Amino acid sequence: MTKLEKGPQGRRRGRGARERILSASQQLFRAQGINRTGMDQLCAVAQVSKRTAYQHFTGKDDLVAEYLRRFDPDIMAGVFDRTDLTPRERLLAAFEVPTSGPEELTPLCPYIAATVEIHDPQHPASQYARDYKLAVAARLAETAREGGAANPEQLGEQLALLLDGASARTRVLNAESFPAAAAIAAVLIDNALPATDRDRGSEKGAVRFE
Amino acid sequence: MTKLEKGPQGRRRGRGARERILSASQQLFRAQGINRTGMDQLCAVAQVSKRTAYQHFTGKDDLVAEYLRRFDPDIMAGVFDRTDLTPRERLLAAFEVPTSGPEELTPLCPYIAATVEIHDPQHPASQYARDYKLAVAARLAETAREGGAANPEQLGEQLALLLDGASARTRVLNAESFPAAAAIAAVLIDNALPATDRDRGSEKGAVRFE
DNA sequence: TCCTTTGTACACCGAGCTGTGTACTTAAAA
DNA sequence: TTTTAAGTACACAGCTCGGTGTACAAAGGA
Repeated sequence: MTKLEKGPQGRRRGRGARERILSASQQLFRAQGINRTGMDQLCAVAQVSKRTAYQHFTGKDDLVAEYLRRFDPDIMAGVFDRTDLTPRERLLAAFEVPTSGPEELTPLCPYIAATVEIHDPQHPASQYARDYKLAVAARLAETAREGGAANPEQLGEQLALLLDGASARTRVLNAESFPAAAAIAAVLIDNALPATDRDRGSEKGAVRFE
Repeated sequence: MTKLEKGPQGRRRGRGARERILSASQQLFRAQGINRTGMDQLCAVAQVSKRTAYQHFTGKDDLVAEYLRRFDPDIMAGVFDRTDLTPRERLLAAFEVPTSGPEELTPLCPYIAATVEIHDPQHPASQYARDYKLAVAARLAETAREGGAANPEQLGEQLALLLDGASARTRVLNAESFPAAAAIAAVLIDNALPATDRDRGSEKGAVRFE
């Protein structure tokens, strides 16, 4: 009991250090931004010693890159995987607010945020951001093709642009912009998809989903 | 000539210190971002002593706010002032790339950049950003009304969203997105404006795009 | 000419940042 | 039980940043 009093005082949190670090990153980078989140604070929230953090990641840049990579695997899963919806409905579902809270705003897309904060197009984070954006557009195009769109790539790119616009504008205006984007999306989709799929038609189509 | 050798060495640049500072801000904040531009570098570029800078602005925050205020007066002048164009053409002109260089990308809207970098919605810069965005939407709505749009406010907000989307996406993808946004805008405008104004229509004024 | 305003040179402070070195402890696999 | 991988506490180096204090110099109107 010599100098042991301070040794295991904040007792061991076990092995999941890396997970805790990444989870704290997600929380803090979103809430405060990347540049305004210091490694000290991050380690405190993750309940991890600074030394441990730098054993798992070569530096903050590395951590940021990993933080972004985390979003990749589930590119808008829960939207594109919903086989119960028609392609048209799936495309529109991408604009539905995550329904987090009643008055809570949709947070700015972390890839846009990272690109602006990092500011270096060569940084891995910026690379991931491009890859992700292209992947989303491709997913949308794929669904558009499934729905029989005349030019699925164009529709995918257009819808992706709407998503980014809604994301950025929600942040700047501090007011939800996704409903407005969804309205535009509906127009574009109805213009691009054949009428047979336009099941939502007021009265003339009226096929409903088969 | 005792200690005078260093006195007037970098000789006086005259009275326009404030202008030089703001002009250097514009250059550096756009090129490097706000957070990555230190006051030392800024003063060096402006050819102004640090002391002088802090006599004109109470702090960096103040400077950032003034930097953004500079854009206000001419809210997209040169677009809305073009009386030679029909309202429809003016709305579309807002999407024309500033034609800076042949291969140069449209820079990210400084208000979006500042909002993301500053991250504090209470910061004057964020306030200005909101004000500016609302002003642009209002201008667009005004022109839409002039063109006889059924719901000018809605069209203005929609076009503003497209502009923001193109701006953000151009930055993230590192590829020009304004033409794609312009294509969407054309659809929305043609849907909203009465056929009489749809002078550009290829034939019969269909709502086609492409 | 004088005098006020504006700008200058430069050292310096304190805070916060990323990242490291060292000596130690613990959990769990072997 | 022994060994090893993972985690810890903490001080500290080194840097950049925003911002200030001081003493001085020049421009320009009166």
